[in-house]
Amino acid sequence: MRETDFVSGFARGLTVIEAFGETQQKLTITEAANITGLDRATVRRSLLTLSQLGYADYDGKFFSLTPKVLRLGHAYLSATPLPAIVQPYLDQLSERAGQSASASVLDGTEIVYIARASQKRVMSISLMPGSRLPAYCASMGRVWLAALPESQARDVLARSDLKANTPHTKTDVQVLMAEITRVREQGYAIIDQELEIGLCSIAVPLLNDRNQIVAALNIGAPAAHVSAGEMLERYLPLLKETQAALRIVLR
Amino acid sequence: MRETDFVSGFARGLTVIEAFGETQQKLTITEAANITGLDRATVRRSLLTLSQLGYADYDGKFFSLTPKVLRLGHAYLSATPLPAIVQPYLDQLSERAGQSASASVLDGTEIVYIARASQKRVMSISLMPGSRLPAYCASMGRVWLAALPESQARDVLARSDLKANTPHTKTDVQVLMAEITRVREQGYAIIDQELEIGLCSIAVPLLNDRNQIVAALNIGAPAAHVSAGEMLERYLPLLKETQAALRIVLR
DNA sequence: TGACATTTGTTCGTATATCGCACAGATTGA
DNA sequence: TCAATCTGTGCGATATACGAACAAATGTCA
Repeated sequence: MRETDFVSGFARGLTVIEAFGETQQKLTITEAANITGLDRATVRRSLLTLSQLGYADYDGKFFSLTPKVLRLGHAYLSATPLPAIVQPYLDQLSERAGQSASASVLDGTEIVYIARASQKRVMSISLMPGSRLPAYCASMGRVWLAALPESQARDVLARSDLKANTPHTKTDVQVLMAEITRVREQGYAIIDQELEIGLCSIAVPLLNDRNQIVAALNIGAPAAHVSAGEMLERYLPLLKETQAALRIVLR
Repeated sequence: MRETDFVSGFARGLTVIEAFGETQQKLTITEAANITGLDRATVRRSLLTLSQLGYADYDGKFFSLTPKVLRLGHAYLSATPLPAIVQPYLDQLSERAGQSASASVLDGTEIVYIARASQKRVMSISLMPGSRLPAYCASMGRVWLAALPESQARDVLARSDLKANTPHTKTDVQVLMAEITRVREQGYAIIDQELEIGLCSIAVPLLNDRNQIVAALNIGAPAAHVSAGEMLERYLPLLKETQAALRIVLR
């Protein structure tokens, strides 16, 4: 690919959009310039462009994104059949288990929720399609890492910020790699309060008819109601059933 | 604003992203050029830029979006406090009603889901944050239109493609404006199978402490289980309660 | 309050990057 | 095999980014 096959103005604009996610709702030109590392004049042009297209509002001082930017993410969700295919299975799974069920894909060091059926609130943060969690400490993340070649899994861990969210969080690369190997062998991953105190989850990979992983599927439950051991007994059969049903449907 | 304050390369790139939503998962350069109306060379540069940044995959023939584009929509969802604030209330509402509950904002002629708590599947299509429905035939859309000045509501209807999704769909502007006036007076909107056969829904506006509308809130239910009249009795009190609780919290 | 310092937003000139067109090579399908 | 369609490239005209300078707003301190 030649150098002129890259539209830097476009790339800069996308960087500006993402600058909003990391901090507050409203950004001034200078704030956006600091976050993105771009020149103030350049950021100003991008923001005014967003504003003129209706992706942002501008009150003369602050810029804020409008719901129209959801069209961009929606372009992915509606263009990719996966979320629409998986959603009804998640709804059924969630209802049978009486707990939240979700599906996610891997993007860099993070898993991204592509569909979700929620029962009562269990986590402190709100998850929805597009939400992200670090792969190393999420059950669906472990499943994805187990599906990668070992060197790539190690690479993801190396690029991750391995911090202990709770006293239970595994942060040592050796320990994590051993855990990932176990997940690969047993075909599921269980997380016991590594992400948040009080939250357990169990995940399996979603495979297509060629045994390639296309997503991860999980059930999350409050640790107060269900121990990690009970998760396995109660929910693994349901997850396996859903996994088998979807394997036939996918591609 | 001067003409040079507009980055057309950025605007063109955003158009290219949205081109994916309207059709299939994969687009060739020529297809994307036809959908967007842009020059092939321009579209090609945009797509290669997306690919280089990790927002798209390219197999030499087809481009497809990656989950990374969800970061863009997520920039809005996480930058705007509204979805996170509303979500727990939706969860509770959905659980008490035993039906799906959602919140949305208006974007042009469409409502955009910003948060949702789903119970069992009732609609044929899958709704999630970022999903869109035409305002004129959705309960939350009617609530938003009722909150606008009459001239603006009429303008939205004029720009809408008023088609009859079902035999019950209201498509006449006079009839719709009369309905919108009624919604404004009674403070809620009921849709009886105008969007899809078998689906009823009831919506109320979410107001902040200055009585400005910030979102619409609804409960959807299968018509087979709940008649339109029962919707009112059963769910309006719940919606009103949630509305009142959120009025204090918002802004 | 007033004077000064600092930060922020905007404009300008110029070097550079991008656009759209036209053409050539590659691929597809009849 | 040929025609039709698609993809990639070179080029001149045009648009954009950068850095600096300026103007306006904001903050600070006596």
